[in-house]
Amino acid sequence: MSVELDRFKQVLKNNGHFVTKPRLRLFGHLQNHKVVTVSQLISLLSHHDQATVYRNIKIFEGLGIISRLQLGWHSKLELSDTFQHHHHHMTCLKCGKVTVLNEDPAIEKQIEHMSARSNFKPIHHQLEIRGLCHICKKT
Amino acid sequence: MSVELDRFKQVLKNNGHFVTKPRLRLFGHLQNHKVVTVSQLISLLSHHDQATVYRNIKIFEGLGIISRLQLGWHSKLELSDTFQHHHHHMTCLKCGKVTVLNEDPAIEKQIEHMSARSNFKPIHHQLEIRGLCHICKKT
DNA sequence: ATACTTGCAAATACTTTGCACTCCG
DNA sequence: CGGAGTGCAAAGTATTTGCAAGTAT
Repeated sequence: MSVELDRFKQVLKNNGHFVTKPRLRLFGHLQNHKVVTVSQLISLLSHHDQATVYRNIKIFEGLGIISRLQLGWHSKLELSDTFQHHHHHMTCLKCGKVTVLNEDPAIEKQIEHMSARSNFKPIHHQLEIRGLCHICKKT
Repeated sequence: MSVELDRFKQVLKNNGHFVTKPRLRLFGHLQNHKVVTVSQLISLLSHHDQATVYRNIKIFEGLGIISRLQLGWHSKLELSDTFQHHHHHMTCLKCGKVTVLNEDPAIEKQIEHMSARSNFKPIHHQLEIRGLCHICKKT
């Protein structure tokens, strides 16, 4: 059993939530898909009710298990930094593909600086770069 | 008449759109409010039909006049970099306030680097830092 | 046992569409 | 004038809620 799965169950329990089948499946799909829309999740979990999916998404957001991003035109969900390595995104404006960028220590440091300068305590952050991917930029 | 307003009208005309009252008002509210939700715009423009507001938001997004951000829990709209100085955002997780960060040349440079490294042509980007604002971090 | 969850159905809220009329250029 | 835009009403989607039955601890 993966470390993340254990941690996931722990977070639920520690906050008075039960570990249930729909929640385990939801978590599993989030692990597989990197970024997903709500409606993708609803169809992936089609043998459960959509109300259940919505309710659990909300709980997961509240517990900081997932974060909601605006990538391209739609809002999407992904596991938060606690459950996968911190990273940023690039969205191609032509083909719509979302690419994951590996962490860049220099940027992370800059973000710390900026926050400190504004007297703000940063907890997490997200960066999206929109542009043309290596394929689309050629055409 | 502001430079931005002129440019706004120009963008509409150049793309075969008319300059109409609802569009001017919409643009005006965007200038006043920095970031707004769709429903705020609908109530600000309540003497126009909401269908009109939605249609124009869509057109503005298509023309790159506004961008849609995920700040905190809801998606919000703001004028794009063409119509106001480029900047980033900090959202306070406690009080929900959104603060605008002034541009930081070092970060902008880093973003260029990151994109180049991934063979990606960056067009624009957005960064949101979530944490505690200078007031909430004290309590 | 009991408090939390689910599934279902109904209610809300949000967004899009069709069409006749109006307005911008 | 002619095409683009608006308002209105209705249709679609998306999301939330109430409640009885089911399930995790």
